[in-house]
Amino acid sequence: MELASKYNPADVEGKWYQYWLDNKLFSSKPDGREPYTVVIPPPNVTGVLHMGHMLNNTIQDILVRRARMTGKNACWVPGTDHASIATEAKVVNKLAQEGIKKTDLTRDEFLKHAWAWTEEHGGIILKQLRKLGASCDWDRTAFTMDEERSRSVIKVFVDLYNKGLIYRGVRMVNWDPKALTALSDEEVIYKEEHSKLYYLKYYVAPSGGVEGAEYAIVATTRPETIMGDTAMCINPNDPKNAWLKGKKVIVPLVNRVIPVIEDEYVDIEFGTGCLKVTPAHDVNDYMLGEKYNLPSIDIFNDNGTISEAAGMYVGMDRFDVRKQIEKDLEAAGLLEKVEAYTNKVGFSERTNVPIEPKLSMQWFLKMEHLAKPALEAVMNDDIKFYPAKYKNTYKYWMENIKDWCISRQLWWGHRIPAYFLPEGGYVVAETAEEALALAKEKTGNAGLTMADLRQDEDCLDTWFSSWLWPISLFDGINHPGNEEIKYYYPTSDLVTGPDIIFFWVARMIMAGYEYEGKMPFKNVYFTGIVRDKLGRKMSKSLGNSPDPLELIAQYGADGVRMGMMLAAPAGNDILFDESLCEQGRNFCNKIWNAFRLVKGWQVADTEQPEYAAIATKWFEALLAKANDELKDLFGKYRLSEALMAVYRLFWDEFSSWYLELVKPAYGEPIDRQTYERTLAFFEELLTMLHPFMPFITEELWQHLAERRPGESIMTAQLNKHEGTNMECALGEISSMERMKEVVTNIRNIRAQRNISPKQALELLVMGDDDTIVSHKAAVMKLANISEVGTPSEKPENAASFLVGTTEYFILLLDLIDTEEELKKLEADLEYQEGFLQSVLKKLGNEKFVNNAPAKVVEMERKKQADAESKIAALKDSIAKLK
RNA sequence: GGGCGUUUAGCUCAGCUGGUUCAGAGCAUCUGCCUUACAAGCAGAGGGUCGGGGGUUCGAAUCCCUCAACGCCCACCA
Repeated sequence: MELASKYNPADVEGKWYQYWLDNKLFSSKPDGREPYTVVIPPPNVTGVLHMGHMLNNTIQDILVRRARMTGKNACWVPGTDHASIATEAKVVNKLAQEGIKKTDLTRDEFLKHAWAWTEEHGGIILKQLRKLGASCDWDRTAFTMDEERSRSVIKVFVDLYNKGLIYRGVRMVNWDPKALTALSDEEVIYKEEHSKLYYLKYYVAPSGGVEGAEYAIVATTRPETIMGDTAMCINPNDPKNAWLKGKKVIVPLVNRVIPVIEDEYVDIEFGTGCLKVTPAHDVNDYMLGEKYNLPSIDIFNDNGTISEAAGMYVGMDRFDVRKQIEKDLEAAGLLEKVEAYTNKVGFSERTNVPIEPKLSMQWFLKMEHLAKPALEAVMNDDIKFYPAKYKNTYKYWMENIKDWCISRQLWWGHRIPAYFLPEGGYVVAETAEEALALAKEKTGNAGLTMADLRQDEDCLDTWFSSWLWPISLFDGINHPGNEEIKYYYPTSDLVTGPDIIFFWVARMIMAGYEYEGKMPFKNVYFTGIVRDKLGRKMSKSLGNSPDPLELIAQYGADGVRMGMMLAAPAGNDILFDESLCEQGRNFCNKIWNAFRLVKGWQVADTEQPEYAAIATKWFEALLAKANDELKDLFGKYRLSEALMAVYRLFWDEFSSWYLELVKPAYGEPIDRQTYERTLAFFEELLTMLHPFMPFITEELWQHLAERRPGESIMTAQLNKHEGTNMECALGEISSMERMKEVVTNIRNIRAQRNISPKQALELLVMGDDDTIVSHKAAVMKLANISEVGTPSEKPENAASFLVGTTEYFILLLDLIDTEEELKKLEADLEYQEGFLQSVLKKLGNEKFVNNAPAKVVEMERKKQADAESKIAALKDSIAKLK
């Protein structure tokens, strides 16, 4: 077989993915094995793959693939989210481009368009995940609005309603004037804005604002809301405004007379200490309105324009009014001054327009009851967070949880199963038929028909479906206790971003305890945000977000996966740079070429050379150690460190040391024993790498030996090294480390003196380290040493170095530069003497000797002895040279 | 305004309960090599006193205090 000197991912990735699919290797069914379950954080159904998905899904795939290789029945369930508000916005935009207004359509017509859009664009993102190598059980692909999931959502709504946890009422909610819907608190993002603080004159009634009359000044950031003012509020403890007590004032421009009320809520220090109260348009003002029974004037239409109720500026946009009213106030002499001011403004997470606090009728879910077990589970580590710092964030939110506004004035989503009765009131039921039955019962009117009932127009918050995801994917709501839910639930690991800890993670935990009585997952791995190398968030507008598919085309999926993982410690943001993919691609090449080397060898039934025996024994030990390390790192979800460990194992240890050691001379065959050990090592390295780099490892695993059809590295099991004596193994590794040090020193001598690696040298050893004896063959091969001697006296004309306390000499004869050697030795001597001084100082300190543990003192004594013997050796060598 | 986190080589990060696996890794850099597995490579080398200051201790990157910078989350000061 001829192999190119470069690995070409395009040749193998598609082939093996299809092979995995054809052989149903991703598929999982309940069986006797221990389950390992992951549910995908469902991407928006019409979404397109971005770097965040790449990171998130690479991590999931690594965990899932590793689980498969450790004997578990791994099941990764994919799916998409209908993303109510985001998708509806996309459909509305698309229709607008075709000249169709949403308001001109009926609900059914609109939904037809939405479904058509979903069919057309839906699931693209899941196809893209296949390019990445994601080993999802595609047969299980779900959608939050498919039949099973929809039934689950409705069932849960009805259940919570019947439990008295869902209620309907008029409340101050966050209103999105663009999407025309209420939002939950979590969907509002507060941003700092440079705005203005307007100081408005409120004349005391009945003066009417004539020259010389008294007035109060109110500072506000929202002068356009004065049409909704129904009171002015001062702090009763504020002496400077005490004169206003009991008075009435006149709203500027509007000329409405409003009372001055007193409440300690008002901050005396802010502005003038006078607050205008607009109960319909501010959460706090709303509270004041309730408390003092103030009228409420809603001056805004749903889309943020001024309503009839305002009586002026009707139909104008809220921000245009702000500009206009500033001019009008100014002209009327009612504007005292304007100051620059920085405040926080809430924006809609989806449409990015400033939200408007608005009184409206909505559905709410009481959270207190649900939060209690969910908080406990995380605080006592039944559910573990990685990194654990997010426990704090979670705790604070859970302890201050507010009721969840679950209704949205949207069509794309699960319609609220509440049915209004002709004579008022409503019933809640899973189906229209059941609703009718309930209605008849409730009203006592047996003549009611379906046509008499009117279903609530609103649909549910998207998260009201996704919070059931780990349960609904296994149909645990519709068929409690079914075989699948019993086997796969609770799931094992959840991999997601900290930005949806409240939206999704917390709520899934609540739903899990409420509906399964158990946690939904055992571990939560929070990924970081993918940023560019300058630390900026990736965004379309900055154009700094690479297209994942192009990256895959350029570097191969394995290269990209590795690039991402190298930079992705749990919970830290990752600063992504394409050069990381390059590193990944280079690594693929390294693996590829190591394979070319091994596969190119001729095998002969000859005796195993000593150097090869040393190498195989050592590498066996190293694999056992690496296996332990990986287990430990995976247990802590330190995936980038785990990858780095395998990377170095393969590149440095296997390629640079092991293969160089066992490699036969050019044109010579390799002995069978070494060859077979080497293939076994290679295979084991591939299994260790496979979770990170699925494609190249499959390709080479298949080439490494005759495989039967359907066999795959995916289901190969990791070597557990159960029979290994780790103590012996570590001893083996450490003597090899000393051997490497000897070789490196010799190579260094060659490099400094420009001695060709081809020129064989003679090595002399003086000391008691027996490494050189046991590893002689290895040193001779790697450092091109012709002979190893053990002289009784130090040689002349030699370059020397120390490893431990053993001295090594390379005979240089005429190549020696005495001056250079002396310099080197003297520098070494100086260092050793300084080191000895510091050790002696420590040992001379009575407090240290008395207080430090015996082991530590002993260690210092050993250091002293070593340093002394090194110094003696160095002095001796220097004398010889002189 | 609260809370959390970060600050260690040019860059990205490891260093858990204080003491030779404590100053590390990868990348980048420099030097020499196209040595028939790999120049997307090989061999070798240099580089930080651990954000500043103070303290505890025989001993601190590691514990405490303080200051500073940066980041994140939460909060109804208009």
